[in-house]
Amino acid sequence: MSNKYDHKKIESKWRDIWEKAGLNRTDLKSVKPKHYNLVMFPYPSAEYIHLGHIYSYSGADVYGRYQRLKGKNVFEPIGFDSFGLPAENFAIKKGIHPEKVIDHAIDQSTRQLKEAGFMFDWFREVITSKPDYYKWTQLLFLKLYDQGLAYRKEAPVNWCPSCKTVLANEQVKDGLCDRCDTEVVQKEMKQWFFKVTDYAERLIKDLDKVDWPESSKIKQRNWIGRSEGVEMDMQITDSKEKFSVFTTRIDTVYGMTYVVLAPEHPLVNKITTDKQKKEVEKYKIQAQKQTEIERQSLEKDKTGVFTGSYAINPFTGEKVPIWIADYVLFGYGTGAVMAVPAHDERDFEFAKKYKLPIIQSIAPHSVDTKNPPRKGKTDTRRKVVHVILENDKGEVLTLNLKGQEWGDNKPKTLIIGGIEDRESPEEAAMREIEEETGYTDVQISEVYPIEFHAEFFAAHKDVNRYVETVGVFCQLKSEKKVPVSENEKKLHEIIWVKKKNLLSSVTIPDDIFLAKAYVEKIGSYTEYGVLINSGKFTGLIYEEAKKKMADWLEKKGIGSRKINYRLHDWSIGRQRYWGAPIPIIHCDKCGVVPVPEKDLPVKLPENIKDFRPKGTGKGPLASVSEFVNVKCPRCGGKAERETDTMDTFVDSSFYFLRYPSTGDDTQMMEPKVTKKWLPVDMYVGGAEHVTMHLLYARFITKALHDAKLITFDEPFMKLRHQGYILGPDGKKMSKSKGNVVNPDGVVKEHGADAFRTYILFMARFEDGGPWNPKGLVGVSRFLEKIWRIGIGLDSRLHGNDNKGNWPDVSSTEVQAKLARTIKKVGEDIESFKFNTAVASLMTLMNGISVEKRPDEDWISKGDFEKLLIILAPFAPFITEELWEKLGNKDSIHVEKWPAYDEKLIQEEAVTIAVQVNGKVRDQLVVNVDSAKDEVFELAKASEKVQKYLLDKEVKKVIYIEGKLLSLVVN
RNA sequence: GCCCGGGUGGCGGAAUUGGUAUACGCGAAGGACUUAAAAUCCUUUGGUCGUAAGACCUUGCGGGUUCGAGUCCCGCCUCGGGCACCA
Repeated sequence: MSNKYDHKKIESKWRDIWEKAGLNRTDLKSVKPKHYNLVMFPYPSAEYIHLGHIYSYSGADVYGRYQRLKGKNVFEPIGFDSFGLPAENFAIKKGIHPEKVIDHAIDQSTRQLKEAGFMFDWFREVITSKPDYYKWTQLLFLKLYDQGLAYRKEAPVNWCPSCKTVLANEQVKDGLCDRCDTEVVQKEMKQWFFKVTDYAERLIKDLDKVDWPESSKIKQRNWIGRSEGVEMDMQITDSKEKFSVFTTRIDTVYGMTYVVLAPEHPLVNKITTDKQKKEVEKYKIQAQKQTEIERQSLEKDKTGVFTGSYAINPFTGEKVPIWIADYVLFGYGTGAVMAVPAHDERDFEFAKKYKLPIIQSIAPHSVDTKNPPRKGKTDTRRKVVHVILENDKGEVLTLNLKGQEWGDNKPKTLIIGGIEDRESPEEAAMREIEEETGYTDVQISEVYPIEFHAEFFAAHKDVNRYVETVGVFCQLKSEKKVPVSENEKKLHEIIWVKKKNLLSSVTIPDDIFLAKAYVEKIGSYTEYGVLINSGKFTGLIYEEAKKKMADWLEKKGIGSRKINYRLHDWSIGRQRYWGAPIPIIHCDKCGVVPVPEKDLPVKLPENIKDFRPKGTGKGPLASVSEFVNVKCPRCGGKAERETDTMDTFVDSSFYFLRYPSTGDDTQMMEPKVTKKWLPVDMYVGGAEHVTMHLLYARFITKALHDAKLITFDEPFMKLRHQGYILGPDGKKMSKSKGNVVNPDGVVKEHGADAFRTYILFMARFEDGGPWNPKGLVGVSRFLEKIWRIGIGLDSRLHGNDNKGNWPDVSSTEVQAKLARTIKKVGEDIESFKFNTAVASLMTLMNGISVEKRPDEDWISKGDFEKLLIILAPFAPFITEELWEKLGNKDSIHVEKWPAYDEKLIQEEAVTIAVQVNGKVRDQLVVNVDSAKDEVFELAKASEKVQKYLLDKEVKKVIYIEGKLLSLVVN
C-alpha cells in the first residue's frame, strides 16, 4: 500500500478483516462487565439508510466503542423493523410483494451500515417480519391476553379512509392520517386493545428510576396526563337518574351554574324533555358526523343545547340546567362536567354565548410579602370597591390624589371607596362615583364584579388588615353631574386615561389587578385563591377547601377522590396484510380462543392474490379462506381466525429483549442471558419516539415483568436523543422537496471515517441542523495530517532527526497536551459532546507541530499511539491502519483507553486577567498558588493597571485563583 | 392557548455553570513553494473610530442583581419541537 491516504482501500480492507475475525461479535457469556449499547433499529423503507441514521448511529457507535476501550464487554446489536404501512404502501404502489420490497431494502441498508463502520453485531440481527421473530410477537400477545391486558371492545376508532385502516391515536396528527394526510373519521368497530392505562401510574412514577433527558420525561408525563380530582354524583330533579361529574376543581363548586354532558353520554336520551327532543337529536347527529379535525378546531365556537332537565348541586341544593355540548369529551373522565364559568375559560365562553349565569366563588388572594400581617395585632376586615368607569371615547377615569406624595410619584388611582353595611358593591360604586366626581348617569357594565382579597399590616393604624375588594365596571352614559363637595375637590383631580395606557397609569396593586382584568379582557379567573360565596366553606384557602369538600362528599357517600389519565388504551389491531397476525381464533361455541403456544407462529399466508385493504373494515387476510377457516383448538369445531394484524409498535416494543436470545427458537428470552444483559444500558434515538415507541416499550417491559418473565421493569436505563439532520436548505429532508442527501455519495468521496467524524463535529449532537458538506474538508484535512504523521512522512511533525524517526519521549509540553486531551475526549464522549471532543483532538493535532515551536513540541511513537486510540471511536478505519503500520498486531479497537497522569494536567504558571471596575485592563502570568496580596502587588506594578488607579482608592480586591484579579475603585 | 428547547462573528459552532466571550472548523484576505494551477505550509480575520499606541461597542430586545452576566432574576420579541376543548 502506498503512502497516500486511500480511504477506499483502507476501509474495505478492514471491513473484511474485522468481519472474518468476528471483531464485533460479542461473546455474551464473557465474565467482563457488560454494556448493552442500543440504537433504534431502522425501518427498511425504499430510501434505505439516510443521514439521520448515520448521525444517530455515529454518536451511539462512538459511545459504544469508547465503552469497549474502557474495558466493557459491549453488545451493539442491529436489526430491521420491517412490518408496517410504508413497506406495504410502497409494495402496493409498485405491485411487488412487501416481502420482496423489504428484502431488497434490508440488503441495501445492511451494505450501507457496514460501510459506515458501525460495530454492530450482525450475528444477532432481528428482522421483525420474519416468522422466527413474529412468533414471539404473537407469544407476547398471548402473554398479555393471559394477564387480561389484551381485550376486544366495540370502540370509536380513528379510521383512515385512504389507508382503509384503523389508526392509533398516536398516528393521528391534527386530525390527519400520519402516513397519508387524509382526514381521519370516527368509526365504531370491534377492536383489540392493550390496557396501557392500567400502568399509567407506574409509567409516571418509574420515570424517576431512569437517566433520561428531563424534557423527554416531561413529555411522557404530559402524554399520560395524570390529574387528581373528585367524582361527584349529581341527582336529576324529578327523576331517579343520576350521573357523576369529574372535576379537579371541586373548590369552585359553588360557582357551578350548569352542567354539561357529552353528546354520546347514555343518559342524554333518558333525560331529554319532549320539548327539547328535536333539537337534542339534531345536535347529536351533527356531533357524530363531525370529523376529528372539525371537532378539534380552535376557531370553532362552543355549541350546545339544553336538554330540558335539571340536576342538583349537592353543595347548594340548588338546581342547575343540564346541557349537552361537544366540548365535553365522552372518552375522558365521566363524560360529564360541572360548568363553572367564573373559573373556567371554556365554560365562560359557553355561558356568555348562551346567557347562562356567572357566579364567582374563588377570589384571588395575596399576602403582602414586604408587609405581612403580624402576630399579636388586631385583625380587621374592610370591604372596598374599586371602580373602572369608562366613557364613550374609550377612556377610563383615574384620580390624581393631591397633596399625597407617595415617594416620588403622585398616586393615580381608580375610584375607591368603602362598602357600607347593607350596601351592594354596585350601590357603593354608584355612590362613590357621585361623591368623588359628580357623575350620575352611570350604568353598570355586563362584566360581572370581580372580587379579590389582600392581607397586610396597616402600620398607620397598627392593625392587620384583610381587605375584600370588589371591582365594578361601569359606563358613563352622559356628562350629567351634580356638584362635588369642596372637600372632595381638594383631595383629587379627575384625569381620563386612554384604555391602552391604563395599566401604566395606576400604581397600587389592586388597581393594577383590575386594570389587567379590564384591559386584557380576562373572562374567568382560573387560578387558585380563597373561597367566597361558598356557604360553610367560605374563607378557606383552596388547598384546605379541596380536602374538606372531598371529605364532605365521601362522608355523604355522593362522591370520591379519583385520578384520571389522558392516556387511552393502545389500539393494536390493523386491518392490513403486512403485520403479525393476531393469534386468536373465533369459535361459535367457545368464543374467543387463543392459539395454543405450540401452534405459533401463525404464519402470514404468502400466496395472497391481493394484499390490498378492502375497506370493508376487515383486513385482506379475511379473503384467504385457507387462513381463515380452522378448527377450534378447544372443541375441534368449525372456527375462524382473527384477520387483524398487529400494530408495528408491538413488534418494536420488545426487540431489544430478543436480541441476546436470537437463534434460540425454543423461547423468546433465554433467562440467564436476559438476566445478564438487560436492561439496556444506553439507548440512542430520536425524541419523536418518546410518546409512542418508548412508552410502549416501557409498558411491555412492565407487563412481562408482572408475568414473571423478566426481573426488571424498566427497559432503558439511559436514553439520549440526537437532533434532526435537515436538508442543505434547512428544511426537513424529503423526496418531494428534492433535498435528500444520500450517504453513499459522502462515503464514496470522503470515506466513512471523515463522514462519521464530521457529522458529529458539525453540530451539538442533540441539536442537529442542516447538512452542510462544506466543512467536511476540515475533517478530511485533519485525518490526512494524522495519516502523514503516522506514516512518518511528515518528520516536521514528529520532530527530532528530520529523518522520520520517532523520538523516545514526547516533549513535556506535548505530554501535558496529550493528558489534557485524553481527559477531555473521555469526558466529552460520556456526556455526548462529540463536537467538542473532535475539536480537542484537532487542538492536540495542532499542538504537536515541531515547526512552530521546535523547542517545545515533539511527540513519541507511544504517545502518538495513544492519540490514535482516543481517535479510534470516531475514525475506526484510519486509526486501525496506522496502528498496524506502527507494528501492532492486535486490533486498536480492543486496546485500553489510555491513562494519563493528573500531575501533567496541572499547570504551574497561569495567565490571569486583571480587571478594574469590571473591565479587563491587563494580563499577568502568575504561579498557580500565588497569594492574593502577591498578585495584587504585581497588578499595582503594571503600567496598564496603574493608569486606572491614579488618584483613586482601591476599595475592594477580589482574587479568583488561576482566573482573575478584580479591583474596585471609586 | 399551554409545556419543553433555542437565539453568540460572513457560516457551523465553543465557553469548566457567575470569572479574560468568539475555542475548533469552514469561508475570506495576504504571503511561501510552483513556469502555472491544485494540494500543502505560514500570517491575519467580531464591529466602529484612529496613521498609530489605543479607545469605545458587542452574546435577540428592554430593565435588574453583582466587583463582574452569554450564564442568574423580571418583562418582551423571535425561531424550532410537543400537546391541544383532558374538566
